[in-house]
Amino acid sequence: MGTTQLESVPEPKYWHLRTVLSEALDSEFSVGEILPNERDLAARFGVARATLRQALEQLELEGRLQRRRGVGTTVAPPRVGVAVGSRRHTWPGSAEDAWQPVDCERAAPPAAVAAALETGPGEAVHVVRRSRMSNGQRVATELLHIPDAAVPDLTAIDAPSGAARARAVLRELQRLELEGQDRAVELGSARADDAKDLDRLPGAPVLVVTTRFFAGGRTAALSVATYRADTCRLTFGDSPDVEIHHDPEQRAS
Amino acid sequence: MGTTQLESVPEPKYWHLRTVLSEALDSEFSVGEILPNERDLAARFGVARATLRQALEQLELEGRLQRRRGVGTTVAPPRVGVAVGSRRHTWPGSAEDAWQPVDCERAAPPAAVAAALETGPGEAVHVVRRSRMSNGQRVATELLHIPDAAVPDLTAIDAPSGAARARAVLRELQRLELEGQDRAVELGSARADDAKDLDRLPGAPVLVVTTRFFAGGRTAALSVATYRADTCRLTFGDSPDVEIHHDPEQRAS
DNA sequence: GAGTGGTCTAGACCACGGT
DNA sequence: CCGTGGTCTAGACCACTCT
Repeated sequence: MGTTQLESVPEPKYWHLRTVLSEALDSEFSVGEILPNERDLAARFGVARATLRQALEQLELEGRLQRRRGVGTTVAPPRVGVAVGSRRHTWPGSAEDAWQPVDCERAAPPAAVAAALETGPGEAVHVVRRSRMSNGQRVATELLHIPDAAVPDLTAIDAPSGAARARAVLRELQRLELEGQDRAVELGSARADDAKDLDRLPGAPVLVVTTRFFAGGRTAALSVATYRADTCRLTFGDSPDVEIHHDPEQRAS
Repeated sequence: MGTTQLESVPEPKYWHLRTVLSEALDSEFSVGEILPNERDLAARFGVARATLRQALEQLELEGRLQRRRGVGTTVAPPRVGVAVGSRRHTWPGSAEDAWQPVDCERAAPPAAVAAALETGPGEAVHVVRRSRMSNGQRVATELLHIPDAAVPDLTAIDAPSGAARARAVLRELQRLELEGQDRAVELGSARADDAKDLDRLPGAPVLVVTTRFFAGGRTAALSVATYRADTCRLTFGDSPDVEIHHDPEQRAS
């Protein structure tokens, strides 16, 4: 006997730091407050800056912190509840859709999308770009892929491009009877252009929501929506913005 | 004249590396194959090991790679489609629930959970722990919180703890009429014990699915499920395991 | 220009898995 | 035991924002 085992399970420094900082955020800081800069914090805790940054990255991933180059690190507000998919199946663009059309172009989708749409490889489809705001901040961008076969009357549309054409395409889509839809959520990292839209750096964690819309016995549209993972909590079902919790660590007991 | 601007938008090395490696994975490697070790790879690309690791971390986040200490880095299989929430509202444990009860104890939930359950702070509830397998691998762990008020007949149950008691509690729950449910998905990081369950390191990215079950005009149960973000794609709606795509970068065109 | 976070380096040592 | 990925250091420079 003798040595009362301290540190019998030595957790990594950055993980311990994360916990300490997390508790400090709960008790000593309020939303929007600016933290000391990384060099000061690292010195204060007696660790290298890289180690401190590992802890900050964790907290940012959990939506507790927000970091902006040239500005500083601030305490993030609780995640926004963003309603994804009502029970009722509706086409994009109908009723009070939270999305705003940005533009529309024709392009050949990547192989994976083409497969879901059952179009030939390299076959161009309509690609409607939309964005979604919440609390004055852009929280998601979407690419909506629609094969020609799904919207046959599109030749009559005059708007060559832009938001006007996007709206026209969506209008045509709504003439079809929606037979069902399908949804999947996974973790991804923001590509350069999505990152720019979302005011994040490339590689930022995002929640990718893929929705298939069925009509006429085929996939008539496929939506790939990219949500900021740091600021969004995706809600499904009846209540659009329920304040359940803001604790990615689930339980502390 | 003179300097034709190459690298006019110099992207970070690790991001470029990520792209290069990603393409190499597509064309030159097959699932399960072991990559060269980090020191070799770093040398091969002429970068520091830390920089190479940044690229590997990205790819792991996207579900393209799997890294295990003491073993090596392997090419990950496509993400598993995991069905979350059927259209029909059912209690946990009923019918062909994908979850397996592990044990059950009484504990005071964290404040956020207590608030959702409308229990007093510090008030103990039943906590059923369950786990979920897919393809022989544990993909999620769950804590199901049930306040006493929701299952009044529980005094008759003899099993003091363990999976038997967990099943008994679920059975009692199913006697109630389920009035509705509510679901949210957000990004989190695995706590130490969840990480262990999921065979990951603490801090590993997870998808946290919070489900509220309503009965008798109140929240009768609250489930907090933690899915491995690297290996899972959460599917909602009709088709449980649709192969939509495996490309977190969405489109390449 | 001053100050911030973001990238990158070249090393060291540790914890783990398989031999 | 060796080789692997995981952690950590102490520095440097870059890109950005604000004043």
